Amino acid sequence: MGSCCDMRGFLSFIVLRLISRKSMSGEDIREEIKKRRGTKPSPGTVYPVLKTLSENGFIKEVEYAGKEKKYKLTSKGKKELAMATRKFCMIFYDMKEEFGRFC
Amino acid sequence: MGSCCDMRGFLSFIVLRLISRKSMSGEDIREEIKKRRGTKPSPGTVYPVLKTLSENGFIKEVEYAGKEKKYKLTSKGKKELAMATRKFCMIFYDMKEEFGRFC
DNA sequence: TTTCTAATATCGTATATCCGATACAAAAGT
DNA sequence: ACTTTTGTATCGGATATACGATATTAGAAA
Repeated sequence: MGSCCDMRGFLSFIVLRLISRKSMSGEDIREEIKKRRGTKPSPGTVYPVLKTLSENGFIKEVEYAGKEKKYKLTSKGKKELAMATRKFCMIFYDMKEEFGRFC
Repeated sequence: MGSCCDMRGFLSFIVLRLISRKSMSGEDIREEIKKRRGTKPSPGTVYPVLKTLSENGFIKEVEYAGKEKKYKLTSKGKKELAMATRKFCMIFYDMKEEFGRFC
Protein backbone atom coordinates (compact mmCIF):
# COMPACT_ATOMS: atom_id res chain seq x y z
CA MET A 1 0.00 0.00 0.00
CA GLY A 2 2.91 2.31 -0.54
CA SER A 3 3.29 4.65 2.39
CA CYS A 4 -0.39 5.04 3.28
CA CYS A 5 -1.62 8.57 3.25
CA ASP A 6 0.52 9.63 0.33
CA MET A 7 -2.38 11.18 -1.44
CA ARG A 8 -4.61 8.45 -2.64
CA GLY A 9 -4.44 6.04 0.27
CA PHE A 10 -7.42 7.39 2.15
CA LEU A 11 -9.70 4.42 1.97
CA SER A 12 -7.09 2.35 3.78
CA PHE A 13 -6.79 5.16 6.29
CA ILE A 14 -10.53 5.26 6.89
CA VAL A 15 -10.73 1.49 7.25
CA LEU A 16 -7.84 1.49 9.70
CA ARG A 17 -9.54 4.21 11.72
CA LEU A 18 -12.88 2.43 11.81
CA ILE A 19 -11.39 -0.87 12.86
CA SER A 20 -9.28 0.82 15.54
CA ARG A 21 -12.39 1.67 17.49
CA LYS A 22 -14.32 -1.52 17.16
CA SER A 23 -13.82 -4.87 15.45
CA MET A 24 -15.61 -4.67 12.17
CA SER A 25 -16.42 -6.81 9.15
CA GLY A 26 -16.40 -5.78 5.53
CA GLU A 27 -20.13 -5.27 5.71
CA ASP A 28 -19.86 -3.16 8.86
CA ILE A 29 -17.36 -0.97 7.08
CA ARG A 30 -19.49 -0.62 3.99
CA GLU A 31 -22.43 0.43 6.17
CA GLU A 32 -20.42 2.96 8.15
CA ILE A 33 -19.05 4.58 5.00
CA LYS A 34 -22.55 4.73 3.61
CA LYS A 35 -23.61 6.69 6.66
CA ARG A 36 -20.81 9.14 6.13
CA ARG A 37 -20.67 9.80 2.44
CA GLY A 38 -24.14 8.75 1.36
CA THR A 39 -23.27 5.88 -0.97
CA LYS A 40 -22.24 2.39 0.03
CA PRO A 41 -18.94 1.35 -1.47
CA SER A 42 -19.16 -1.80 -3.55
CA PRO A 43 -17.73 -5.11 -2.36
CA GLY A 44 -15.08 -4.78 -5.04
CA THR A 45 -13.83 -1.70 -3.27
CA VAL A 46 -13.77 -2.83 0.32
CA TYR A 47 -12.63 -6.44 0.26
CA PRO A 48 -9.44 -5.90 -1.70
CA VAL A 49 -8.49 -3.19 0.81
CA LEU A 50 -9.11 -5.58 3.69
CA LYS A 51 -6.98 -8.16 1.95
CA THR A 52 -4.09 -5.76 1.39
CA LEU A 53 -4.27 -4.44 4.94
CA SER A 54 -4.24 -8.00 6.19
CA GLU A 55 -1.31 -9.04 4.00
CA ASN A 56 0.61 -6.05 5.33
CA GLY A 57 -0.03 -7.20 8.87
CA PHE A 58 -2.00 -4.12 9.87
CA ILE A 59 -5.20 -5.98 10.68
CA LYS A 60 -6.14 -9.54 11.52
CA GLU A 61 -9.23 -11.64 11.90
CA VAL A 62 -10.86 -11.87 15.27
CA GLU A 63 -11.71 -15.37 16.46
CA TYR A 64 -15.29 -15.80 15.35
CA ALA A 65 -18.03 -18.26 14.75
CA GLY A 66 -20.16 -17.01 11.92
CA LYS A 67 -19.88 -16.12 8.31
CA GLU A 68 -18.85 -12.57 9.13
CA LYS A 69 -15.13 -12.05 9.50
CA LYS A 70 -14.45 -9.34 11.99
CA TYR A 71 -11.10 -7.64 11.89
CA LYS A 72 -9.11 -5.80 14.49
CA LEU A 73 -5.89 -3.80 14.43
CA THR A 74 -2.56 -5.42 15.13
CA SER A 75 0.09 -3.49 17.04
CA LYS A 76 1.78 -2.87 13.71
CA GLY A 77 -1.51 -1.50 12.47
CA LYS A 78 -1.80 0.79 15.46
CA LYS A 79 1.58 2.27 14.72
CA GLU A 80 0.68 2.68 11.08
CA LEU A 81 -2.55 4.42 11.99
CA ALA A 82 -0.81 6.80 14.38
CA MET A 83 1.67 7.73 11.68
CA ALA A 84 -1.01 8.14 9.06
CA THR A 85 -3.11 10.28 11.40
CA ARG A 86 -0.16 12.57 11.98
CA LYS A 87 0.39 12.94 8.24
CA PHE A 88 -3.27 13.53 7.62
CA CYS A 89 -3.38 16.30 10.19
CA MET A 90 -0.32 17.96 8.72
CA ILE A 91 -1.84 17.97 5.26
CA PHE A 92 -5.28 19.11 6.35
CA TYR A 93 -4.43 21.12 9.45
CA ASP A 94 -6.42 24.09 8.18
CA MET A 95 -9.62 22.07 7.88
CA LYS A 96 -10.12 22.41 11.62
CA GLU A 97 -12.33 25.46 11.30
CA GLU A 98 -14.32 24.01 8.39
CA PHE A 99 -15.60 21.23 10.59
CA GLY A 100 -17.39 23.82 12.68
CA ARG A 101 -19.18 25.17 9.64
CA PHE A 102 -20.25 21.87 8.14
CA CYS A 103 -20.68 19.35 10.94
CA MET B 1 -12.41 14.26 -12.17
CA GLY B 2 -15.49 12.18 -11.48
CA SER B 3 -17.41 13.66 -8.59
CA CYS B 4 -14.47 15.10 -6.67
CA CYS B 5 -14.06 13.82 -3.19
CA ASP B 6 -15.24 10.33 -3.97
CA MET B 7 -12.32 8.74 -2.26
CA ARG B 8 -9.33 9.35 -4.39
CA GLY B 9 -9.92 12.93 -5.52
CA PHE B 10 -8.03 14.60 -2.71
CA LEU B 11 -5.23 16.23 -4.62
CA SER B 12 -7.78 18.14 -6.65
CA PHE B 13 -9.48 19.06 -3.40
CA ILE B 14 -6.27 20.32 -1.87
CA VAL B 15 -5.39 22.32 -4.96
CA LEU B 16 -8.85 23.86 -5.05
CA ARG B 17 -8.53 24.80 -1.40
CA LEU B 18 -5.11 26.37 -1.79
CA ILE B 19 -6.13 28.41 -4.80
CA SER B 20 -9.31 29.55 -3.09
CA ARG B 21 -7.30 31.56 -0.63
CA LYS B 22 -4.71 33.07 -2.87
CA SER B 23 -3.90 32.92 -6.58
CA MET B 24 -1.19 30.35 -6.98
CA SER B 25 1.01 28.83 -9.65
CA GLY B 26 1.96 25.20 -10.06
CA GLU B 27 5.21 25.92 -8.30
CA ASP B 28 3.49 27.72 -5.43
CA ILE B 29 1.29 24.67 -4.98
CA ARG B 30 4.20 22.27 -5.07
CA GLU B 31 5.95 24.34 -2.39
CA GLU B 32 2.90 24.54 -0.15
CA ILE B 33 2.33 20.79 -0.33
CA LYS B 34 5.99 20.24 0.47
CA LYS B 35 5.53 22.27 3.64
CA ARG B 36 2.59 20.17 4.66
CA ARG B 37 3.53 16.62 3.86
CA GLY B 38 7.29 16.83 3.69
CA THR B 39 7.90 15.87 0.09
CA LYS B 40 7.38 18.04 -2.93
CA PRO B 41 5.04 16.50 -5.48
CA SER B 42 6.62 16.07 -8.89
CA PRO B 43 5.65 18.28 -11.83
CA GLY B 44 4.03 15.27 -13.42
CA THR B 45 1.61 15.16 -10.50
CA VAL B 46 0.64 18.80 -10.21
CA TYR B 47 0.39 20.10 -13.76
CA PRO B 48 -2.01 17.46 -15.05
CA VAL B 49 -4.30 18.27 -12.11
CA LEU B 50 -4.16 21.96 -12.95
CA LYS B 51 -4.99 21.11 -16.52
CA THR B 52 -7.98 18.96 -15.60
CA LEU B 53 -9.27 21.51 -13.12
CA SER B 54 -8.95 24.16 -15.80
CA GLU B 55 -10.68 22.07 -18.45
CA ASN B 56 -13.52 21.50 -16.02
CA GLY B 57 -13.90 25.23 -15.55
CA PHE B 58 -13.07 25.18 -11.84
CA ILE B 59 -9.98 27.38 -12.10
CA LYS B 60 -8.64 29.87 -14.61
CA GLU B 61 -5.47 31.79 -15.27
CA VAL B 62 -5.07 35.18 -13.72
CA GLU B 63 -3.98 37.95 -16.09
CA TYR B 64 -0.24 38.00 -15.66
CA ALA B 65 3.02 39.10 -17.13
CA GLY B 66 5.59 36.52 -16.23
CA LYS B 67 6.39 32.96 -16.89
CA GLU B 68 4.45 31.82 -13.87
CA LYS B 69 0.80 31.13 -14.53
CA LYS B 70 -1.22 32.00 -11.50
CA TYR B 71 -4.63 30.44 -11.17
CA LYS B 72 -7.73 31.48 -9.30
CA LEU B 73 -11.08 29.87 -8.64
CA THR B 74 -14.02 30.47 -10.93
CA SER B 75 -17.49 30.72 -9.45
CA LYS B 76 -18.09 27.18 -10.65
CA GLY B 77 -14.93 26.21 -8.79
CA LYS B 78 -16.15 27.90 -5.64
CA LYS B 79 -19.34 25.88 -5.73
CA GLU B 80 -17.40 22.70 -6.35
CA LEU B 81 -15.11 23.44 -3.42
CA ALA B 82 -18.01 24.15 -1.08
CA MET B 83 -19.61 20.86 -2.04
CA ALA B 84 -16.37 18.94 -1.71
CA THR B 85 -15.67 20.50 1.68
CA ARG B 86 -19.06 19.43 2.92
CA LYS B 87 -18.42 15.86 1.76
CA PHE B 88 -14.96 15.84 3.26
CA CYS B 89 -16.31 16.93 6.63
CA MET B 90 -18.99 14.28 6.56
CA ILE B 91 -16.46 11.56 5.87
CA PHE B 92 -13.90 12.74 8.38
CA TYR B 93 -16.12 14.40 10.96
CA ASP B 94 -14.52 12.45 13.76
CA MET B 95 -11.05 13.75 12.94
CA LYS B 96 -11.89 16.98 14.69
CA GLU B 97 -10.40 15.90 17.99
CA GLU B 98 -7.32 14.39 16.37
CA PHE B 99 -6.28 17.77 15.10
CA GLY B 100 -5.89 18.89 18.69
CA ARG B 101 -3.52 16.04 19.41
CA PHE B 102 -1.34 16.35 16.36
CA CYS B 103 -1.32 19.98 15.25
C1' DT C 1 22.67 37.46 -28.40
C1' DT C 2 23.64 33.57 -26.18
C1' DT C 3 23.32 31.04 -21.96
C1' DC C 4 21.23 29.77 -17.94
C1' DT C 5 17.57 28.91 -15.09
C1' DA C 6 12.96 28.31 -13.54
C1' DA C 7 8.40 27.20 -14.54
C1' DT C 8 5.40 24.72 -17.38
C1' DA C 9 4.05 20.69 -19.85
C1' DT C 10 3.93 15.93 -21.54
C1' DC C 11 5.08 10.97 -21.53
C1' DG C 12 5.24 6.24 -19.92
C1' DT C 13 4.50 3.59 -16.13
C1' DA C 14 2.69 2.13 -11.64
C1' DT C 15 -0.67 1.74 -7.97
C1' DA C 16 -4.95 2.59 -5.16
C1' DT C 17 -9.25 3.33 -5.32
C1' DC C 18 -13.73 2.77 -7.66
C1' DC C 19 -17.49 0.19 -9.94
C1' DG C 20 -20.67 -3.60 -11.60
C1' DA C 21 -20.80 -8.40 -12.37
C1' DT C 22 -20.12 -12.70 -10.91
C1' DA C 23 -19.01 -16.54 -7.96
C1' DC C 24 -18.94 -18.78 -3.60
C1' DA C 25 -19.93 -20.11 1.19
C1' DA C 26 -22.48 -20.30 5.21
C1' DA C 27 -26.49 -19.27 8.01
C1' DA C 28 -31.34 -19.01 8.09
C1' DG C 29 -35.87 -19.80 6.61
C1' DT C 30 -39.25 -22.87 4.45
C1' DA D 1 -33.39 -31.05 1.73
C1' DC D 2 -33.94 -26.87 -0.70
C1' DT D 3 -34.05 -22.05 -1.33
C1' DT D 4 -33.03 -17.55 -0.01
C1' DT D 5 -30.32 -14.35 1.99
C1' DT D 6 -26.14 -12.39 3.42
C1' DG D 7 -21.37 -11.75 3.70
C1' DT D 8 -17.10 -12.71 1.42
C1' DA D 9 -14.17 -12.80 -2.60
C1' DT D 10 -12.46 -12.15 -7.31
C1' DC D 11 -12.52 -10.24 -12.02
C1' DG D 12 -12.27 -6.80 -15.73
C1' DG D 13 -12.26 -2.21 -16.59
C1' DA D 14 -11.95 2.77 -15.46
C1' DT D 15 -9.88 6.92 -13.37
C1' DA D 16 -6.96 9.85 -10.21
C1' DT D 17 -3.06 10.25 -8.19
C1' DA D 18 1.98 9.33 -8.12
C1' DC D 19 6.71 9.25 -10.06
C1' DG D 20 11.00 10.20 -12.93
C1' DA D 21 12.42 11.66 -17.35
C1' DT D 22 12.21 14.63 -20.87
C1' DA D 23 10.81 18.62 -23.58
C1' DT D 24 9.49 23.29 -24.06
C1' DT D 25 9.27 28.09 -23.09
C1' DA D 26 10.10 32.50 -21.25
C1' DG D 27 12.49 35.60 -18.19
C1' DA D 28 17.14 36.57 -16.33
C1' DA D 29 21.83 36.88 -16.53
C1' DA D 30 26.10 36.94 -18.83
